[in-house]
Amino acid sequence: MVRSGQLARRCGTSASLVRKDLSYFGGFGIKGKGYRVESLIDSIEKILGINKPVGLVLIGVGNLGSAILRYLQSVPYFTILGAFDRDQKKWGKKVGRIEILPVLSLGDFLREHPAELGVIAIPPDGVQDVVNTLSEGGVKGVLSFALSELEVPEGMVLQFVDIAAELEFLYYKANKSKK
Amino acid sequence: MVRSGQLARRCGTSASLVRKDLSYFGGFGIKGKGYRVESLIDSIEKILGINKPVGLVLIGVGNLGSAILRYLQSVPYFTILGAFDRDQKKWGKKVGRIEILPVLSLGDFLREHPAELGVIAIPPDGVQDVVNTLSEGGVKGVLSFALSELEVPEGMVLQFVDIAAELEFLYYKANKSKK
DNA sequence: TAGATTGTTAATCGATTAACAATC
DNA sequence: TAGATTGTTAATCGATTAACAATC
Repeated sequence: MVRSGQLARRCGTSASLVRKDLSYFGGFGIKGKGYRVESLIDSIEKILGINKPVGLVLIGVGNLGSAILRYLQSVPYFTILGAFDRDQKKWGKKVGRIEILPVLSLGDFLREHPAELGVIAIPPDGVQDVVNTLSEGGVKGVLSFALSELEVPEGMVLQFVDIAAELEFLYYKANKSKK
Repeated sequence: MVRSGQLARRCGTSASLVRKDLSYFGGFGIKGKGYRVESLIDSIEKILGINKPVGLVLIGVGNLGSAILRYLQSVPYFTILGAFDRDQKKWGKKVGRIEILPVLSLGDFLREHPAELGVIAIPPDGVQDVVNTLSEGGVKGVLSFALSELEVPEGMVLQFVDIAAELEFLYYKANKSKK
């Protein structure tokens, strides 16, 4: 059992808001008691849609890509369908149990293995092509570590991870709270 | 020259809000014209505090740490003061122009080279110790890729990068917009 | 039953937008 | 001067909080 106040503390928000937000999706709690942890996890997984494994492909197996590839293999609700790189020397090698494939085979691969999400960890210049290929292959969401400016295909949700921006904002906050 | 509407499109917000937010910090624009790009960049850098180089240390030079280390060396307003790992085999090696040092020397190092920010890219178990050492060394902001639960020292701002959570939320958004 | 905590309503607060006077 | 766009005010909208009836 967990109470809304505990969840709030952990998430840096208020008990009211935790209850409000959860109740938006349904009454998951038990009055007078709180929320059963197991069933709450199940409910949230269902809300997010990750109650069944989500298939994903990763493009770019450099240092960053390898790290992500390894990490995601340890997350149960993600299934890595394939990893791709343009460097011939990497083809056939494995990171964990995932074999690296030529990036040029990505389009064909997606026809065989439909993926829900794509993760992009390549240098900025090739990103638009990869995004287009992913979109044509039916991928609906892409997380990119490359910060190139992009034409986002219709029906695709694209999100960036911008480490420099995170650090800039962190620095701003650290100095603000100092005063 | 750039107009508030252009900035808004790029940032996914409204022209009104761009003007409002900028004017909160000062009148950076020219009525009837827009914002001078160069001077706007300068102003924003000053707001964030990154107009002078920000010194940082990185702890954990695995795949992820190496990628970040390389990347941050290319960002002009960050200066990497040191990179640390607990693996003896890495000590003395370089990533770009940065030499890897023993993580046990971090405390001493910070006394010699005060750093503003820390980046943590190690496995979750050692994080609390590193955070404490950073805090004692005067580091005010930490960006962690390790998702361990932490006691955050007084006066420190801590921020996580949670790739699994990014992907979960991306998946939720991708499916929501499908409907 | 008494105590506790949810789900939800109404009240508050803050953030966004619309609109326009100021002015380049 | 005419046209354009900022900076800012007032109006709107949405998000958060406070409070409490419902109920385990």
